[in-house]
Amino acid sequence: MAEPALTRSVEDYLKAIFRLSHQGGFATTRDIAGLLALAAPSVSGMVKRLSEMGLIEHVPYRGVQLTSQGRRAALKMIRRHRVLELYLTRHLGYDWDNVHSEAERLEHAVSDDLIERMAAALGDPRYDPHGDPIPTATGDIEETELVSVADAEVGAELELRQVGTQDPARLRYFAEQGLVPGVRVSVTDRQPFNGPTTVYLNASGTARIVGRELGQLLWCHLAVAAAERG
Amino acid sequence: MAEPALTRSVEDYLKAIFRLSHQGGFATTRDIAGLLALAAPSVSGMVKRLSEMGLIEHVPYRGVQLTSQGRRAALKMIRRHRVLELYLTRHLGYDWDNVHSEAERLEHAVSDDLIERMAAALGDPRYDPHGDPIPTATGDIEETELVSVADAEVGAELELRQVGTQDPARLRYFAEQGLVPGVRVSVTDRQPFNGPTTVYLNASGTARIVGRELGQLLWCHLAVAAAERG
DNA sequence: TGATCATATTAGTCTAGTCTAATGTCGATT
DNA sequence: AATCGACATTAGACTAGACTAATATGATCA
Repeated sequence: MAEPALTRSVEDYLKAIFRLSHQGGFATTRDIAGLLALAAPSVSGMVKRLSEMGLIEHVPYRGVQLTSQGRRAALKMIRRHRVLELYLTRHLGYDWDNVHSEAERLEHAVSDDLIERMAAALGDPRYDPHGDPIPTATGDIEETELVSVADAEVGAELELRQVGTQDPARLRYFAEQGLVPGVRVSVTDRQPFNGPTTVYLNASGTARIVGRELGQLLWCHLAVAAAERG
Repeated sequence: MAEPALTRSVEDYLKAIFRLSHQGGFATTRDIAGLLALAAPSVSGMVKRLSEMGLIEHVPYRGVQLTSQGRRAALKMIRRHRVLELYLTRHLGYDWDNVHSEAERLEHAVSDDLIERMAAALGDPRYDPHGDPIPTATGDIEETELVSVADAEVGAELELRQVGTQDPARLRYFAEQGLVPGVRVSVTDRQPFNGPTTVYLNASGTARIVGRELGQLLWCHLAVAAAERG
């Protein structure tokens, strides 16, 4: 039961795969590569290693899924990240929009002990500064309900989790627009009378205008509701 | 002035070389290898890279010295380490004998910004929990002239400043004995032929007998020399 | 002076992780 | 059913950093 120490790279891959595998689906090589900003063959290579380690299941040319061991490791990283973000904002004066990169580096270096001390100092919190649920130390995470881009409040921060169509033309279009699972967007505007929604892609710093029909296909996790923002 | 990002390994080598080259001497391949628990040829290889990077000067078969750039980088790591140790003990309930390994990992992952926030939260401290001076953000470090308990004159008044080991067993023992940084002691006796030293703890009014090996780890600031006493 | 021995260095191998270029696979379109 | 294009994989090279085995250096002592 002694979990072997994972490298930083491995931890990052597991987190990415977790984010990309919306309920029972496969995370593809291409999407993992996109999320981690790596070349596709690098991902193929790592996928081989991860599946030999028993952290993922790989179906060639289809994609990968986390095993229970991989999922446990991914949730542990997510707990670390979110506890760190909350600690840094509450105790060290970070803002919710600049904690991410600090936590991203620290999550690979902290011990379980330190994370539990931080969590205790925070009163065993359930949500991070972005409103995302914090997995428990035992690896349980609150299931969050999804909202479509077409219905999300203006001002909300969303993380795209699931695309509700199999139509290749639409899927291709979403991919071209950078609207792929894992991406974080802010809802900046919506035209009245069921009009289009404008979202801002946090990573690329660009905006997209999404009509109602397509917006209803983009199911997102609500990271921060409009009302909660400072 | 944009310092390139250094790898964890490089940072560890620089710290080790700093520790081994007090007062202008050379740090040898063997000693670096010993301190970092690496094989000597690994050190030879890294020495070559470090000197190409301009971080050290290498005199073949003699050893290495830090350049000013290398020294600056080393002091930055030492500042990080000591601020982290102090923060973890003051704010997260760590003991002075178990912070070391946590700080050792974190020091490579924290940003300058985070360290300065921690330092500010601590009131810009000058000493870490072991009594070691913390370099300033600009890279200055207090030069202290220290004497070990094993070598101090009988009759001297000392203030314990640094404990020259990271070994948890020894650190714990010292803590049990009340021999922790900041404590003031008087040297009341020493047995001949490198025998043990007897010190009197001014605060608790008790005596301790310290063998030569451990006494050489207890570095003290000389408060009052024997000759100066009334 | 020269032999000996500790230490340093070179030579060569290994692993993890990255990359580019070349090749396979598979589903969609004709 | 054939083809085309997107995606995945393999092949092969590179880097940092470690290792072991072999060799070089230089200090010490007879």
